[in-house]
Amino acid sequence: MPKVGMEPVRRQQLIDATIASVGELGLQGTTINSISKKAGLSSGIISHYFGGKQGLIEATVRHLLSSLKQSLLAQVDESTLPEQRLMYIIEANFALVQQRADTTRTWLSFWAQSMHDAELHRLQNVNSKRLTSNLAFSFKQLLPKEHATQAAQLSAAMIDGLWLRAVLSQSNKDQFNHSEQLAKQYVKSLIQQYGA
Amino acid sequence: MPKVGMEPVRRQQLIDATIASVGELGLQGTTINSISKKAGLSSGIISHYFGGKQGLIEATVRHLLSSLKQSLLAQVDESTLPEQRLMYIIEANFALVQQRADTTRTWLSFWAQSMHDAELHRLQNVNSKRLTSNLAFSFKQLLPKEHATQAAQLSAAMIDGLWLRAVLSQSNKDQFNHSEQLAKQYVKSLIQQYGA
DNA sequence: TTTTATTAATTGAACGTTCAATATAAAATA
DNA sequence: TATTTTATATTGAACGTTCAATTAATAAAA
Repeated sequence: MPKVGMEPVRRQQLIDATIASVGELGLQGTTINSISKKAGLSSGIISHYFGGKQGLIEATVRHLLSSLKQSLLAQVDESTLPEQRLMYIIEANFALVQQRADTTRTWLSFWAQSMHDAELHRLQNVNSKRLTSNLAFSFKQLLPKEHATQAAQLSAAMIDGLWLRAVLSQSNKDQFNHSEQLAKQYVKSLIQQYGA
Repeated sequence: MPKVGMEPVRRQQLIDATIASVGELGLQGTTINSISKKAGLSSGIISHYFGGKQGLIEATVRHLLSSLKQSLLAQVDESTLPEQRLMYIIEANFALVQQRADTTRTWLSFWAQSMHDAELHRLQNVNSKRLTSNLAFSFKQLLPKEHATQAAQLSAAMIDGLWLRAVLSQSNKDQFNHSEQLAKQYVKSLIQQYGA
């Protein structure tokens, strides 16, 4: 038989190829062929490992969400100070971009599609609420409780808004870093303004 | 069947049907059939008036951008005070939503697609920069110049971020109004903080 | 009658899925 | 060790569907 234990390798290859294809061609322009060609594999393999195109799309979103979660967990532990933890949260949300240029476009495509796909919408909600609650957890250690929740909401919106504008204007790495700095400044100003 | 002078009527019918279809089915799920069916017309009429599907898509985006522009111009004149003008800008950006529920989803679909379509990207950039410069114009009358530009950038991001989060979480009208209030509060707090 | 508006039928390309055939590493055998 | 068998990873052509675009036909207005 062929080399055994290829499944995890192929799955990762196909997920990477999906990110690349959606980043380059959009979700509209991404086909079974565009993905399998980028992966250097045949088109049939997608149905074999993911049941079909839709299964691969969803697996790719889960992979991106998991990457985002891990990149925060890698930086933070129980001893991390609240303000430092807030900075790490912002860094994690801008980090995926710096690693790969096509990831941001892919992310945005999935967001838009989540309006018309129940499973994608579910995954998007998990991610959105995780950002807010991660922020709220640290703000509560710095601000009076009545301000902490709203600070988390506003910070989440500011992060998403800065991120979105950077993606849409097809910013380079420097402009992305600038947006990251603005987000950090904003969180610091909230702490100064309402800090206990 | 034909009556004379139908062109403007048909164009508007088809643009409305496009907003409805993209709002309901997404850009992926929208076909010339889904549009023409909603409009109660045949599919061939799309090529007749817009050259093809892509032409209709672009005309629809232009119509949305023009609506946004007009809804601000309708409220503002030279005598409008700077702070009041800032509030009107925010209201205009949230207003399209309140008129029609499907408009917001449609807008988001077009944003995502603009990453992979040159003309859509150009239109998106026009809109994005108009928001920033509209905000900057009023901030410059209220804040020292060095703070005004940054306040405009931050406010634009906050508006887009709050708007995006409201759309993605499939918020109702009340939640949208709440986001609008948060955006207004934020702009007011910028004025208090850096105001001359 | 000529022109304009519209439709309905048709076309060919592109799509996702399926599946019989193939290739090949591992296991069994001798 | 060399050979055969077995099991599974992978392919890619074929299929049915769906799409955007085109076409020819039709009906009303001028």
